[in-house]
Amino acid sequence: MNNLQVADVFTNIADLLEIKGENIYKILAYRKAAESLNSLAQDVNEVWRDGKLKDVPGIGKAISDKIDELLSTGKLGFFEKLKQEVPISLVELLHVPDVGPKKVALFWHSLGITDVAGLEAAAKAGQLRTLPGMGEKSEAKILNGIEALHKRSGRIPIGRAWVEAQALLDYLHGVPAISRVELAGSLRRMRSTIGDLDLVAASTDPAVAMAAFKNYPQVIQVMGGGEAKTSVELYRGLRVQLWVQPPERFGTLWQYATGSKEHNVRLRELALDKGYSLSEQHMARADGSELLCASEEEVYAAIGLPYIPPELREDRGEIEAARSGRLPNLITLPDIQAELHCHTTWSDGSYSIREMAEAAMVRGIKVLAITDHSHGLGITHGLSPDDLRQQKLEIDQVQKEVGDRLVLLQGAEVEIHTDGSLEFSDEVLAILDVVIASVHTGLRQPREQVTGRLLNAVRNPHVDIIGHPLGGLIGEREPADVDMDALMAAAAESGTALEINADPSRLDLNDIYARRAIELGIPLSLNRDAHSIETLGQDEFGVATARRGWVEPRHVINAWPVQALLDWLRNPSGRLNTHK
DNA sequence: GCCGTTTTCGGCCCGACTGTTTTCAGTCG
Repeated sequence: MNNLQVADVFTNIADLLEIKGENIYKILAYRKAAESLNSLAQDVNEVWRDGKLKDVPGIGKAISDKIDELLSTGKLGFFEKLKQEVPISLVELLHVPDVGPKKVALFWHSLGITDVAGLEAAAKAGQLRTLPGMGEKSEAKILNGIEALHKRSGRIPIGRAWVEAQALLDYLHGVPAISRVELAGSLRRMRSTIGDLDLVAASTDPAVAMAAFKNYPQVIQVMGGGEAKTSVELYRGLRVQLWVQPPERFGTLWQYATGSKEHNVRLRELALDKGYSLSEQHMARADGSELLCASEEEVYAAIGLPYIPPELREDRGEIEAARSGRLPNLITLPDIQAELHCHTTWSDGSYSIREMAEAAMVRGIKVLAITDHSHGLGITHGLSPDDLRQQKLEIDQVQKEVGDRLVLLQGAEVEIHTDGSLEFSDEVLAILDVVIASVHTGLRQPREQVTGRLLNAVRNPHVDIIGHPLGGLIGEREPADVDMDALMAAAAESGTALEINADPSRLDLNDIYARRAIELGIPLSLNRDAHSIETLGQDEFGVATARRGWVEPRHVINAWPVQALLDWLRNPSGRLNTHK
């Protein structure tokens, strides 16, 4: 079982216990453990073998014993017994909006409902309205929720959410009653996928602000709304929430709506220690007096903490780091001065080398590596060794034209074949300035096989960077089943860089693995993998992913001074301990 | 069930909104 599968067992346990009516703090403990496993970069099997399970936050004696049983026998008696008591199919009912554990238990006990189809039938038959605490409106709401559940395809990739959010922000910027409006929620924290959009606004006239929000042309349904909070559904099924407070309370509001929930819970605990009750409105003292915060900085300062960047707010150690003055010096977009992975018309790109070079200079890029595909990848009309020699002439010509305004490098994105061999021989690789080795096919191979291919590439001294190491496409294609502990150990040994591919449909490595990589001293390379001049240098989502992984400029070769980067590329043997 | 620069036992965040309620429970974030 992998980390996510073990985490799912505990999430299921928490759901079943909640339907059963167990103590809420026990349930929260299971959820916390599941969350910890989801964000654990190391393979849980390895942590288990090392006897370090209890070092994982939220895992104590009882849960550690359960993981032990799960991993040694593949089953968990406690879970099996629980499923005998509470049907596991009830868990899917929790996904229906406005249906929580209490209602699931009610439907189950009084009507024998155990799945969504049963709930839908009962609602259509008018049976739900007869239950205590239920009425016609609740029944209609549940039918509506089931429909939404069927329609919604879960979380959407950050790239799409970003576009939707910007359009809505533009609209709200034009509302006179709103003096300020900002992104919040998981989009502001820059998670790779987004469930709902969350926005916050400052206004002294919340009723007017909310009315304008509901009048946004894309709104197809108003889910609910007061003067502090309103939620709507846009026409593609995306749900958006807007919170409003007066400007002098904007800081507490923005902090609250940005989350994460786990981060906020920790923050409120710390606030209590300082004698404050923290909410979206204010920090309240015991005597009833209020401290108002117009900015987030004031919120953190009142708790005695430095400002914590949104990307870190996941309760993954940022509170402790802030308390001890050890927050990372996170990488920013302007730090990225080199693009080491892009494509031109020599393979599947849309623009010539000259056009890409010009676009790079416009964007302030100082080093550009042309890395077209090797010919092994049939669909992209990749380059043969002969093509590479021809391409080199063109690169030299363009370099001559641009002079010292831009350093052009010749590289290649070399295919790692399904048998683990590289498309080009070592002799060919040796003439290239930059070698990115990537897997594009055979992503569904068994773990050992696909890992072995990547290890081969990492151990080849000519390979500088492993491109999009896991090969997943967010929301479309699952990543390959790579043994990341083994890959990272090998990369740490050879000093080979792992890529954070900044294409918003990839974001691979993800935040969790990026953080693990820097802990192990592995250099990272952050690249847009641009196929056009429009996307060249658009690294913001990749930078955000890196920031979520606690990455600093010193960890990313693209952020190093030009000469340091060129030295690193030319000298593979001197790559150990590159985090200067 | 987890956790501890006040604690190894007794805590474990806070409020808005809705619908069903004459004062509150459930859900959500």
